[in-house]
Amino acid sequence: MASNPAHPYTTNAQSQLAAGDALGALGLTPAFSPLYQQIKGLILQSLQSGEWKPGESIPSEMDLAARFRVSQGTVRKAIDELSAENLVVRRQGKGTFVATHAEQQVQYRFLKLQPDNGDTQSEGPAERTIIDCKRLRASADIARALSLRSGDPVLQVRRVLAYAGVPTILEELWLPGAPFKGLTAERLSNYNGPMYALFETEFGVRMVRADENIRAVNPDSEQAELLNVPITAPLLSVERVAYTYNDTPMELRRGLYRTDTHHYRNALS
Amino acid sequence: MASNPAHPYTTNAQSQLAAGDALGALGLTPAFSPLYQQIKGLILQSLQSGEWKPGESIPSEMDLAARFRVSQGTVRKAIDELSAENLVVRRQGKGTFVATHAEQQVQYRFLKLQPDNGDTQSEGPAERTIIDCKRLRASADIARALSLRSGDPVLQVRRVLAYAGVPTILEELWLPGAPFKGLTAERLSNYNGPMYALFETEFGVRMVRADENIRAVNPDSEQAELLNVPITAPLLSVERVAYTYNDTPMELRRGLYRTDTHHYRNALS
DNA sequence: TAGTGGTCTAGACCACATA
DNA sequence: ATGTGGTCTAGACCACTAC
Repeated sequence: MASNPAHPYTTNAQSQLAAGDALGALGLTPAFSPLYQQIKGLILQSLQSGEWKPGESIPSEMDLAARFRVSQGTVRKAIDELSAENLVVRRQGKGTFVATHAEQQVQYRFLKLQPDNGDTQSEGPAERTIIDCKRLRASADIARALSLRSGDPVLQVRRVLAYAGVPTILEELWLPGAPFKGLTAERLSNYNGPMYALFETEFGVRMVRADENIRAVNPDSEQAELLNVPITAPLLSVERVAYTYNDTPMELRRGLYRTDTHHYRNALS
Repeated sequence: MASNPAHPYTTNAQSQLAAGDALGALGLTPAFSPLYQQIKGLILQSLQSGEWKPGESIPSEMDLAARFRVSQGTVRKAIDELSAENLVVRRQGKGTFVATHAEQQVQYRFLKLQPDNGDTQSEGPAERTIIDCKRLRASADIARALSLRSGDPVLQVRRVLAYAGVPTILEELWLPGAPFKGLTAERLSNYNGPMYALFETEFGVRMVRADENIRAVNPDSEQAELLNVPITAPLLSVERVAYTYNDTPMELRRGLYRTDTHHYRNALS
C-alpha cells in the first residue's frame, strides 16, 4: 500500500493499538475504546498520580497531543469530557486547570442547601464549630459505605454549621483512617474554608463526585439540642458518600438540615 | 481578495452574519455567538414549533448541514449540546430523535424517589389514583411560579401514587389553563403512563427541565389521612417547577413523599 | 449496499490573556 | 507578539442499523 500524504485513520489505528497495549500492560482489559477515551484515561492517571496538582494548569492541548502522539483534536475531545465531569476547568487564553474545591467560585460544590431568600447566592455557611473528632473502629454499615472491613480504623468528625448565628446543619462524617492520618479537631478548627479543600491540600485527597440519599426524619434529643429545635421538628437527613478518582469512596457524611429558613435545591434535566 | 481553494473561516463568517441577520429579523439581540450556537438555536426553534415531534427523528447531520449552509461538524457540535441537555437522543446507525417522556428507558426522568432496596431499579409507581382535577383562579404564589397573573385560570390536579399498595406520594399540581384546555380527571385516570407523556401527546407540551426545592415538613390532617401516616410523621416536601422550551414554566408541582421505605436520590458532580 | 452517527486528522483563523 | 483555548472546515474511515 502506497503511503498517501493523508490517511489519518491508519495513523489513528496504530496509536490505538499502542495505547491498547499500554492498558494491557497495566492488567486492564484491552477492550476496544475510542482513542480519545484512552487518552482521557491516561490524563486521568496523571491527575490521580498527582503529576498535576489541584489548582495547577495541565500541559497545553498541543503539548499533550505531542506527548501521546495524537492530534490536538483528539486531546481536545478527551479534555472536553474531563471538563464536563468537573475534573478540570478550561480558561480561554490561560490554559486548562485541575479542578479544586478551594476556588472561590465553585466552593461548597456539594452543598445544595440555600437560603430561602435567594439574594445571597449560594455562599458558604458563616460559622463552623467542630464538636469532636474521634478515632474509631468501623461498624458494619460504615465499613460497607467506605469499602472497608468492619473494625478497620476510621475517623469520625462531628460539627455544626450556622448561618447568621442560627445552627442549621449538624454533620457527622466518617473517613478511612489511613489516608487521613494526622487529622485532628484542632486542625479542623483552625482551617478556614471548605473541608474538602483541606482534604486536598493537607491529605492529597480530592473528592470528584458524590451520591446523596435524602429523607425526612426527626432528631434524637442530642441532635435536637445541638440544632436548637424541638425533637418533633421535621429535618432533612442527607446521607452522602463522596468519591475520589476511580470511584473510590473516601467519605461518608450524614447531615441533618433545618429547612425552616433554607431549602435543598436541585436542578433536574 | 482572491478566492483561495481553502479559507474556511471566511465562509464561516459569512454564514455567521447570515444566521445573525436571521436572528435579528426575529427581534432578538444580534449579539455575537459562535456559529454552532446559532445553529443550535435554529434547531431549537424547529423543535419548539413542532416541525419534528417527540419520538420522531430529525434530519441527518448532512441534511441539516446543507440546510443551514454549514459544515457537518458544526451541526454535530450543535446537536452535541442539545443531546447533553436531553432535548434529543442520538442512536448510532439510526439517527437523532426528539426526546420524549414516553420512552420506556427514561420514563419518570424527574422522579428521584427510589425504593430503599435498590433491586427494582427506578421503576415508576405501581398505582396512581386521581383525587380531583379542578378549574381554579391562580393565587399570587401559583401565578408567580407559572409566570401568570393572579386570577388567571389554572388547573389543579391532586393525586396519590402508591408502591405495592402503600400510598407514598401525594401530589398537588397546577397547570396554566390555556395550554391544557380539555384536561379532565377522567382523561388523567384513563391514561396509563407518565403524566408528562400525556402532556406531550395530548397537549403538545414537552417538559425539558425542572427545578426542585426540598424541605422536611409535617402533613396537615387531610394529607396525613391520604398518605396513611400520623400528622407527626416527617415527610419530604418537594416543590417542582417544570419548564418547556425557552425557560417557560408550565407546571408547579408540590409533592409530599413518605421516606420510610423510599429515599430521594441525587447524584452530585 | 447504503445511510446514519462516531472517530480522527490537518490546518486555518478567532477570542482572550499575558508580557 | 506569543501562546492558550475556541471555532470551523474538509475529508477520510469506522461502527452500527436496516434493507
